[in-house]
Amino acid sequence: MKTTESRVKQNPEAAQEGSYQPDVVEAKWQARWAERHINEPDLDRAARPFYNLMMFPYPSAEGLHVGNMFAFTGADTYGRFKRLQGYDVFEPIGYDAFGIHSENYAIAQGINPGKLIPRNIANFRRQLRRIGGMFDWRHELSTTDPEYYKWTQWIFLQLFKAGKAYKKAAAVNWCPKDKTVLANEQVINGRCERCDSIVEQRFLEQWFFRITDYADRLLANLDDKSKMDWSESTVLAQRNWLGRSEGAEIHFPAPHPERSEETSRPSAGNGQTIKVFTTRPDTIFGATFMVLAPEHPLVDAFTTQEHRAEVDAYRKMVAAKDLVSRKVGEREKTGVFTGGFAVNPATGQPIPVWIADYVLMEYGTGAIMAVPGHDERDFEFARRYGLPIVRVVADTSSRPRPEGGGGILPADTSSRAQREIAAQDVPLEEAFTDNENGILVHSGQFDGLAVPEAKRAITAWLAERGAGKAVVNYRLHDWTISRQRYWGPPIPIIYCDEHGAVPVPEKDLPVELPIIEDFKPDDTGVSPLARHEEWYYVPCPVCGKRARRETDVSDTFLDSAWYFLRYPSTEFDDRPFDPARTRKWLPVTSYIGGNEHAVLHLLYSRFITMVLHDLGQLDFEEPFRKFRAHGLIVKDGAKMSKSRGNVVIPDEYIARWGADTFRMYLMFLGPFQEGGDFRDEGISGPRRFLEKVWKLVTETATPTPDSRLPTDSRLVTRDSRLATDSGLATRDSRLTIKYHQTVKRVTEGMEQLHYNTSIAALMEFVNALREEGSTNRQMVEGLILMLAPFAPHFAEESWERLGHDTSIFDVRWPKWDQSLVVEDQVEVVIQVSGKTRGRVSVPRNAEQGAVVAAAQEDAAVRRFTEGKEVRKVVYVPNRLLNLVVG
RNA sequence: GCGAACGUGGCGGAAUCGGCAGACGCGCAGGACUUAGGAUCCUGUCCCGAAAGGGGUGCGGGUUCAACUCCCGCCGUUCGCACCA
Repeated sequence: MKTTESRVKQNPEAAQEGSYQPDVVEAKWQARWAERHINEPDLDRAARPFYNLMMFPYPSAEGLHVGNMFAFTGADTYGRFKRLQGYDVFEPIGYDAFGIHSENYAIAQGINPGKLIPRNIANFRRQLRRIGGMFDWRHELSTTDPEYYKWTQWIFLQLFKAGKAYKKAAAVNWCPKDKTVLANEQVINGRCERCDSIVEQRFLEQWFFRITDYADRLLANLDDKSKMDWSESTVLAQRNWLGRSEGAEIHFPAPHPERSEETSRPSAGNGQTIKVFTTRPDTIFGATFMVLAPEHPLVDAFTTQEHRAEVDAYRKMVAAKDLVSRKVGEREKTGVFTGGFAVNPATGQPIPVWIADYVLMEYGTGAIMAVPGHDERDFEFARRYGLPIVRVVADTSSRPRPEGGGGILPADTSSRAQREIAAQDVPLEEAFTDNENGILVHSGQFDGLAVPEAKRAITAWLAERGAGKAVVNYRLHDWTISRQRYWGPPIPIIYCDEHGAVPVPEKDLPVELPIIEDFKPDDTGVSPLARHEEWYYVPCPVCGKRARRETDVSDTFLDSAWYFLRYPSTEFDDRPFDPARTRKWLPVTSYIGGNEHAVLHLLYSRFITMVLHDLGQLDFEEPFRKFRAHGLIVKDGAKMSKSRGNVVIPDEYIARWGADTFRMYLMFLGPFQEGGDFRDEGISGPRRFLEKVWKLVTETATPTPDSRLPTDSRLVTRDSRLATDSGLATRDSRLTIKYHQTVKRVTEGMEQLHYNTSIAALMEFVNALREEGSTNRQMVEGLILMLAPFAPHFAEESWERLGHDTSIFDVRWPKWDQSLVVEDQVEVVIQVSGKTRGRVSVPRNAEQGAVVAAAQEDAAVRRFTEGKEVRKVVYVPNRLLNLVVG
């Protein structure tokens, strides 16, 4: 073999008989896996299907980075472990290749992304093979393939037909210099990431999915362990994102014109009613003004003639701010008075209506009742503009002020509420926002009620009078899927002057994205696709007259919200997912991915799955039975970044150390779910370990007079009786116990993704074998099996050298015998008054008396107990004895 | 600001139904083999101390026979969310 020769010449060491040459071994087994279809389960007939999914990568020009390698190796290790446990593991891979990153890179290169992506994918594929992933390459997919996005468009149509897709105007980030729409991630501190100009907002018609219709189910399922076994932190992130809050919608009508004090002027409001959402209906008596979001549709109705100019100027100013800086930028609250009033339904008093940008159109109703006494933001605003601040909740969490001073009420007040007022009815220095401890004051008939009761009572009272109702509000809002961009699947809609928005007939899918040269966005705010008339103008599917295509493409998150449904069915071109295949393989058995996708990607995938379930397309509503987030890799204690120059290029390490060593190092450097610190020096550890095992295998494969070969090793391992084989159980008890302990520790570590401790256990076992000079075949074979998920090529080669002719992945994972995990003699720690003074070796489960007697034999122990009375004895069998002396 | 996770040798990290702190690995030190060693093997390696012993898991308290682990209060790091009414 040519590679072997050149390798030998370069490296004299390799010429030594039987030395470990990772590159040769790895190339051999990668070729053999492909030839023998080792990683391709029978998707139709698999007896124990296990769908092992990992988040597919975005194929960047730089190639897979260490973080990807870490994630994929961890997921692959789990899949290989499950395979060894006898599951039919399906481990597919694909590419999330649409989106702004690819598009921007293509713009920078001046080459259409459609031409660049295949190159990147080819590079990714090479890297994924090189690292030794157990991928089923028959089912590889790319979201940019028309055969794939045809079905992405199909999903859009299903939602459209089900009334779950709709169009409305919404704000987008707009760079006035580049004259283009920017994605949120392209806006840095309110500025365009490329030209640094201040970003503005523009309103464009966009497509939305009604994910809010599913908010309650998306939330409820999070608690359903039968459907979802997810890491707690991910569940929490989803829960926070959904942001359920209970409260009330309350109506504040414009004052009746006849009753308006100054009838000469038209009363602003025009009979309109402002609806607000609040979680604190109990504080309504303290609502002294109202605030509308500047974009609120009722602003014009409430604005009077003399405030018109000021209001318009303010709204213009806000529109010029981009979405990001409005939220995170200067927090100073500004606003203007509209001149209009609305009636507080509790007090019957008209209160002024303001507009301010601290009220957001996208949350609640886009309008609030401002209660400055009990909300920090309203308090700040009221202070700034001199609006009245009223206390309507008295603080009962702390004692009243000792002097009881400052009260303005008569001294003969008797109720508790009034006593509280007497103590506290002084100007508030800050908002009192305690949600639980407090009783109502200055609130008419509700005075004296505790806050939680008052919430219910006031909501009910308002509802009775038609002025409000209890509602549940979610922070989640509908999913904007429109992107005014080129590199994505065109949204399959045609606009006809007569028939409006018409869905593209399913038989006409895909609506192919044309390969065009000028794909840069322009100042129209419309996708570049609009410039291509031959594509843009199409006959209306209903009447055949000239109509126009939708030019927005869909969000990349839509591509990735269903890819796991496609994998098992990639060979079917007449359906997105085959029912039988889907029934067999889904929901996904195990999903591993990054925390950065803990919210959006997972939520959108759940949503799409739920909609398809409701449409009768799927018989499950949660797509991922088990989800675990992996950790982050840092380099020498710092986050990797180009600017720091500490980015690890995996290819270099793999070339130098081999894929198996690199895999083992990644899995060893920290708990998989927490990540770890990548240090170059550390890699030599796993490499030295593999070298040691290599020697052990070589010695075992070449029997010396000392090593005992079982009559038929294959029979023993294949029927998985390895662990309890009599030869193994009786011979060399110290090692046998160590072996069973190792199997237990490794197996349990694998299941919990504590790969670092599993590897440590394997290292300990190898050290023990070497200390004993043992080449016990069954133990060595068990060791190689347990090593296989981490170092698959190495394990295959070792397995072959041990005389086997099948793939090691068709053998079963070793089992441990619980009776052989525990030793007959145990060491018990002897403490005197809690301090360790000695240890004794006693039979397992020894009686307390026997241990005490043994302890008294110990000179060090005696020195501390001599002449003292033992007041108390604490005995933990097999662990510890504590003699407490007086 | 809110939420979550975390804080252990020179370094990565073990050990949390409370029970020998520092497994395993890196690094370092000494030794063996060697023409040589950035290979390999052996020994040692939390701190103070010659030893006996003492101290030690971010800091300060508490519960307990016993605390890295539980409780209270701080400090710090990281990651999410960020005017959510």
